[in-house]
Amino acid sequence: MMETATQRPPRITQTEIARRANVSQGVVSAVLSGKPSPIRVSAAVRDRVLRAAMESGYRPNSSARAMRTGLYHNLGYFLDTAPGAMEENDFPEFRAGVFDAASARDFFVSLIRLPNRDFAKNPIPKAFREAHLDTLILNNMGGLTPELQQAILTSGFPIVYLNEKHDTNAVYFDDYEDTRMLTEYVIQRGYKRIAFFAENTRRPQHYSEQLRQAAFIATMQAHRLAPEVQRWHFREERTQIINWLRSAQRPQAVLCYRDRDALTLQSCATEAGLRIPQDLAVASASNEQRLDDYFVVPLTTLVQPRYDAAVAAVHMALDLVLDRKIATRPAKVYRATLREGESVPVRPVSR
Amino acid sequence: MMETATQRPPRITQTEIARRANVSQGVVSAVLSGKPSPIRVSAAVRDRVLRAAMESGYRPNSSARAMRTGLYHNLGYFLDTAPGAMEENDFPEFRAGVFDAASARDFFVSLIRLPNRDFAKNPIPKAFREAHLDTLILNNMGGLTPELQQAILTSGFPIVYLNEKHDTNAVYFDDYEDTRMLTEYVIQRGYKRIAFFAENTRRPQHYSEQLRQAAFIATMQAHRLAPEVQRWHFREERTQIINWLRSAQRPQAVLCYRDRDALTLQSCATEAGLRIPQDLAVASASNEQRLDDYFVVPLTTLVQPRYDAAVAAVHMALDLVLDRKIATRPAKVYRATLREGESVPVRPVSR
DNA sequence: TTGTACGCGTTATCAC
DNA sequence: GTGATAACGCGTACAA
Repeated sequence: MMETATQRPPRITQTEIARRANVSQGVVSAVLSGKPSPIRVSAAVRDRVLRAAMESGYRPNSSARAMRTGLYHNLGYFLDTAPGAMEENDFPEFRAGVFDAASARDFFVSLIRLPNRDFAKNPIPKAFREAHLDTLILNNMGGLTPELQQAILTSGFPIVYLNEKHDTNAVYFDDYEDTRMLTEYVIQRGYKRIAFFAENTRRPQHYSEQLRQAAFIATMQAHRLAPEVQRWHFREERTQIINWLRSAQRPQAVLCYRDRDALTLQSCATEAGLRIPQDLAVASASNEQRLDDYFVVPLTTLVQPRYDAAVAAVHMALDLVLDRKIATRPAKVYRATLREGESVPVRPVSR
Repeated sequence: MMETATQRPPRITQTEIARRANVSQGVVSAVLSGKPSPIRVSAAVRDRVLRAAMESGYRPNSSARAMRTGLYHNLGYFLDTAPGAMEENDFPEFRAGVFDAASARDFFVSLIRLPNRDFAKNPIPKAFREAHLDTLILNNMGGLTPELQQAILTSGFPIVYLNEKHDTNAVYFDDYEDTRMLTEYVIQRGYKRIAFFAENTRRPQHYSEQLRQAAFIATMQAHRLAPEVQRWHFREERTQIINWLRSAQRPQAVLCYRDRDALTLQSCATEAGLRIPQDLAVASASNEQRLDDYFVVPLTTLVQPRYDAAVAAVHMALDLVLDRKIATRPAKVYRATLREGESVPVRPVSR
């Protein structure tokens, strides 16, 4: 157990440092800023100032600095968790990337969400009502109210969309092409009766779901194969999934929207007496790292470079902040990489 | 697709509002603050000011306010994600509770972590080097370096520990008593050969793991039953788990450290040809909401009120900030509630 | 090489 | 009721 501080140290200002080091406050500022400055100080004075700062535990007041410089050094990370939106969209890789990139460029990260409770009372988060942020990373699942969109757009800082397709000021994944690639991969491995499977969540979904399904259908048709799409709710319609897997028309391979669907499928397949991949091949179009450990056979899945995308989004946002002349940057699109597991082996020729 | 703003609106100040409304800036401040003030303004002036503020899209500069009031209105939420720590400790319920409670009391939330990369270069996050936070919620998994602990303790703001046992300024769960209760529950349902199971992660674990295991052992011994403890790595030692479950000495019931262990067990049990709960009862000492959907039979598990705990931690922290006289509050301990699924049915008497 | 003076936007305290 | 004015901590232009 750590000790808990029982009293708070006094706030130390540059003026106080100046008093202790017997110099003026302007010199303290010049020394502590570290930056090249018109003010050239002697080594002796520099040392006196630095030592006084160390010994007093000085920490610069970022509010005062913000007021002086016009930069808050604050980046907002918005997570859409409105009622009906998917909490799970907040991948830890996104958070880590946003934080690391912001830290590396000396910015704080302010967490912004829609409050779960009291939403009606206060539909616009404080971050949009007060001047506090220099820029915003918007990781949105489509749950924004019109008034909130308005508040964001009029808030006056540049916005970069993460995981949402826009022409400019956005970083996202090429969901269509990635899934096309995955579908091609499964077909090339010898499978013909392939189904697309996504859990029916009865909630607003990320647009990638439609894109991936469309890519699957188009690719199948390009190969003159019949695309099948299945969609059930795991808890409520579990037996239907199992019956589907037990039926004579069951697919040879299933292409899942994301890993959790593959996990659902694994569970149902086991109960249906099917082994993966011997009796049923399974692939997924979007890796969810948290679930990796629960697949009996390593899953063949598409890995989106979420950490890198988040880093890119932050850089884009901060470039917009620092180059005040430009308000727009072209979008950056990332491709997923195929992580080959053992769930889609080459199909033995059976004819 | 939303429109992207192509130009930034100018920053509007109270002085500008005053000019437009043809009043003095002091009146603007009094009107916009909303608080009772010695300045009594007429309804007409009030309306002029409010309208000017609305039309100009005025947003108060929180840095200026912070400098004047000495309050940043900023709460730090620290997540220990150091190399070796468990990313998964960051339950979404914690985040939601912290954000909602802070928002309700008009505070921003600053996300703080240890940078994944460049850690050696910059071991102390900016949040502890600059004066920017009024207080800190520390959700720690034990990965803090000594120098970082020092930086936090000397940073000058009150700290509240979330999910970590301390005498004061902490909110945590009664891991020992909760697991004792769960063990009693399983015993009362007629099971005798009960094993404690936790995945071997080869990483620093939260202290609750030891507490829960100790509680299990003590409770078993109090009932003159032999406690068995098993610990394997899912990926690397999967066959050992399966062999254990297939053996004649296999337990009648397994008490898992947390839900993910129960999921591991479900997977292995299925492969071993055992049905849950007919052949093997399973309980868990810590619910992980994200995994709920993957249990074939609803899991009997302990649900920690994480959202409420996070809210309580924020309130404790903000009380410390606002009542500057008191630097210490007694810890708050939460109990888990038993969520009865169907994985631990009453055991038919067999003798 | 160092000190002085000013202003950022806000709150709060005064006389008017 | 209202309109000046000081002060918060820091950065910087300019004077010494």
